[in-house]
Amino acid sequence: MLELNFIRANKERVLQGLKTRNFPDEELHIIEDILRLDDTRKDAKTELDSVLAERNQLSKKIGGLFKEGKKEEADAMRRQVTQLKDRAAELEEQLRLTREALAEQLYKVPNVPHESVPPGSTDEDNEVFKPWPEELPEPGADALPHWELAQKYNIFDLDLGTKITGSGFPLYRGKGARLQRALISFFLDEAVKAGYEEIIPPLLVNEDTARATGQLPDKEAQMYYVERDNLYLIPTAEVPLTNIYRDVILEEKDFPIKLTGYTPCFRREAGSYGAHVRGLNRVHQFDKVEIVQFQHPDKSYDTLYQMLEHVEGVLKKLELPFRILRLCGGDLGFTSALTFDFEVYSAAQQRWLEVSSVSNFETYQSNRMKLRFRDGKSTRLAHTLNGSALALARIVAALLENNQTPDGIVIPKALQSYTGFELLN
RNA sequence: GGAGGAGUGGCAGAGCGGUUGAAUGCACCGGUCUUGAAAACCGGCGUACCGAGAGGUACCGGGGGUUCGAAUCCCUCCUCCUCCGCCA
Repeated sequence: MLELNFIRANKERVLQGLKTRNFPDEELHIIEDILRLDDTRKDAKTELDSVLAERNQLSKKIGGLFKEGKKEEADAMRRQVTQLKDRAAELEEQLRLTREALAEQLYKVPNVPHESVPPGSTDEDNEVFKPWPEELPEPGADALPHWELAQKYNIFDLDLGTKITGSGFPLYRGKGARLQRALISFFLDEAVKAGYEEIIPPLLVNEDTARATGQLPDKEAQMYYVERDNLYLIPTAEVPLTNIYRDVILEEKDFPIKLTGYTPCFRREAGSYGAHVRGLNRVHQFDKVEIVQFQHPDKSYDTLYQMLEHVEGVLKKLELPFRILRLCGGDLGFTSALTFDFEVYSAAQQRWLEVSSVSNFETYQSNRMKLRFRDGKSTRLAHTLNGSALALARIVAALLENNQTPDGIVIPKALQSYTGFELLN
């Protein structure tokens, strides 16, 4: 969430940011509401503190009087303190309610978009930041979509997944399973080469963790929930990886911290069904290698562009046609200040498939997480960034479709040492 | 899952219900001394909130309670350790 001091000092910028996001005009008063609640909070806190200070003083005196044996004076003072206690309880309750209301409102305010975020309302307004290559590959006349290729080569099976679990849980087999494992290893190796520390995190997380990265309460419906143990299946490795640094105070010399992790990701994604979610285009369980960085506020945008370059490099090694989009205000994630999406072109479907999303959250996540660093005598919130490098299922879809030949699927050179075969047939 | 023990500052480790935000040691930072270093000595050394400041308030695993007053007493939850059971 946004920092109160930031809102107070940059009210116009925050309002402008909300407009960029197409936040409804009639709800813009939320900013004023928040500042007013904060004033109320401060007043209550000030008064409560003075009441408590008085109580503490009297209590000390009472202690002294008892030692001196002045019991009557002490008793009189005790009655006085009892009154103060009632007042303190009232103020505490008021403070608690104000804080709750404040937090509730604050949760409704999205991050302030970076100045480079283009205006717009839907994904059609996203800016093509970088096309690559200039020319799109022409699909062969008889090009098959990946779900048909899957049947042809017996590499994954959605019906079996449905039998075992339910729709949207693919089962990979044979060379398909091997391809999956190869991609994971390849992505992890690339990230480690780029200086990221490899992490294997837990796949279930508790409530505090889900709240810190903003899955709760914003995206509760997106997560699978294990009620008996009050745990959530992670929708992305971002959740456990980022939470490693929850409630941590770093030193400036610790920056940048670079983590990577492979995990399965679980998403309920209740909603749309149809042709564009066929096959691996959208599933409830998929594999992903995530990269996460924690950085000094002055350097986080350099870091963001480095992360873009990393993802770009990996896609080029896979020889997949892709483009980078700068998300417009309307498409930008709630917690992000600036996001670039990577889309690979799926020749047979003649569609772009999103395979990565790289974002700078600035202090939005770190404020919830209390991730700080020492800045002179005080502390400051660090910046958090993350990106997919990369999400498997759609990469597989594009790879199968783009590389199909009459003899089989051609495996990109960079991947061959991982798959152990050059042709999937 | 059952029985017992424990959770205090970066670490170690004190703490009769009252002047303890918390002894002491180590680590760390600054200084004196030294050609330099070590040693020794002196000083500093948690976080958050309120306050222009002085200063105040809160926090001793989390939450609740008793009390004029709780790190210290009670309840509850969590975590860790030991033993038993089960187990990849």
